[in-house]
Amino acid sequence: MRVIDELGFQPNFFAQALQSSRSHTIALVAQDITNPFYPALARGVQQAVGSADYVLLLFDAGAGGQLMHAFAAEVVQRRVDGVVFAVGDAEEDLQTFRRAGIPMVAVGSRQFDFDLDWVSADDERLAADAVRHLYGRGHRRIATISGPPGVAPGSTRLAGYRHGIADCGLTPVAELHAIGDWTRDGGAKAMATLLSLSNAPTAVLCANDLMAIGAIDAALAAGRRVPGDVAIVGVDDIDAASLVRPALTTVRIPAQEIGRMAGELLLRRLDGDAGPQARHVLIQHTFVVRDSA
Amino acid sequence: MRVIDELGFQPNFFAQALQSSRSHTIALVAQDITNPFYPALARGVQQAVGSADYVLLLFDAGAGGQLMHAFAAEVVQRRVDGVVFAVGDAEEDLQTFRRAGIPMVAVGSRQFDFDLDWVSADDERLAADAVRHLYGRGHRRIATISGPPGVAPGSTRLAGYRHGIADCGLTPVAELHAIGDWTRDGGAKAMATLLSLSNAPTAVLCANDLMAIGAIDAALAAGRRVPGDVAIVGVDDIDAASLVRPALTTVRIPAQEIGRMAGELLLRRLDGDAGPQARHVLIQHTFVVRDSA
DNA sequence: CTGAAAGCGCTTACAG
DNA sequence: CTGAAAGCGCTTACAG
Repeated sequence: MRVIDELGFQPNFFAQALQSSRSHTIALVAQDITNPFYPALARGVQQAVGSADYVLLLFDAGAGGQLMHAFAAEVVQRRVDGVVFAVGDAEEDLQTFRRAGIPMVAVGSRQFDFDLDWVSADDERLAADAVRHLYGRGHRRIATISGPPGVAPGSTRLAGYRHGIADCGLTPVAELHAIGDWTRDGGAKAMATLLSLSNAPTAVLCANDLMAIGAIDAALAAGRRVPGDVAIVGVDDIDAASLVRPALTTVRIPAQEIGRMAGELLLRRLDGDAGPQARHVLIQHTFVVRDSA
Repeated sequence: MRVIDELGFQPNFFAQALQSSRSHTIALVAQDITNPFYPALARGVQQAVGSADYVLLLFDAGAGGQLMHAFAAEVVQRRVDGVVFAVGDAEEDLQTFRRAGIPMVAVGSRQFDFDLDWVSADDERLAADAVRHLYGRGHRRIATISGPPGVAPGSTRLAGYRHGIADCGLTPVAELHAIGDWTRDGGAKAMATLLSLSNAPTAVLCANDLMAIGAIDAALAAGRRVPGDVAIVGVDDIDAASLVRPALTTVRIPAQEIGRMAGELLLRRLDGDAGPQARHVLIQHTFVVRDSA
């Protein structure tokens, strides 16, 4: 032991990995690392798996092109111990991991033809909660600006909006649903449509913060006060939400917690005490009341 | 070959690594992955080293506590092929890598007692450029809100501001230098001081965007128009810069390019065609003209 | 309880 | 040019 200390001996990591077929390495495959959701997710995963001495191999699929396929092959080839998969539209690559028998946990609500652990925000409930908040503030004409039809998590949030409307005893009005494209401009355009209605809404739930910021732009440009004439709520709580004027009221998606939970589920699979059944965990959001609603 | 295909044989990664003592893995040690600079940096590094089949092991030092020391040990123990080190105040850990003989490249301007490849924004020049831009727009009383004294990169930007003032043939005025703390609030307070001068500045260069946004707050709160009464320039080009009103004119720090260059320098070291001397690379910024100046 | 051997799956150098 | 052997540095199972 003294000699180990004196010579600074360290066991050869590769030899250990070869012998045990374990590298204490987790691949984190992220949709787009420049979207602030993913760094927060990464931190959460690192916190969870780091305590058990696992380290993260980062794959940023957003860097472009057909990287995702190459990544899937690389992940398999490197024989990582597990994968946290946070790419929305790559079911095919999920199958690659599955065939290779690599333990994995998916992030984001999705449907599979096979059972798989996954962790997600409670997209349906958070939208319903936002509607109830607006109702509680006295609003009765509550509109929504959704994402493109049929794509998660926008579709799930739209369903939640509808549940919220029903829960509050309001009658659904088709024209109070405008469609955006997740961008600031798209939100502004959708808002312009809503404001041009003969009976314009007094509150708007936007499916993300960027569209909500665009909606504020459009409302102010149309001479409406926010929240005096129209209240506006977003979803995400990006940095800019607290920087725009009026500061955006929004639903915070706890990316770091989602990451932590994904890491914990994966650890349990790796330790073998997970059970054969997949687990689906919904992480609760928090409502952040600022000035826009 | 046919059999390889049929059985889906893949060489064992650990055995290859053991044999060659090469794992085609680069450690990226980042100060704080939730600061948007670092994800962009990570993408750049991935782009550079990915083309040579290297993969990134991510260490997010910002996750808290005394993680940095544990990370340094982990990086050494895992025998990564190289390190991109993007933590500002951890010279001690740099020494750890150096002693272990791991090739590395540092990000951010710094001083060492030993030679080391590093890549950084040209902090001095970008501040001087901003001053010249303001001078070109007719401003003659140009103030600056700096970071805390003596800390990079704030000190470097302050030096650049002073050079810019001299280059334009203006006389330096001590009271036109206010000190902030990199936050929005700190920027607002510093701005309030500047505006209370008997001879207030007509333009202010803030050492980062957050302080610039705070400066806009303070200017508007004091009843000044931006840029009509005071022009304001930031540094960084964070997302919020284009979202605030008036949209912030700023100097964009190209984090992704810095990452790409760091990756390329590291690859050259790994390939052995780097030469014994360290190289220092300054990456050029771009000036983003929006509405605030 | 201690110590030598076998084997993890490659790659490289050497013999046939 | 092809094929068997040695060795990378561990860990595990076995013999003494």
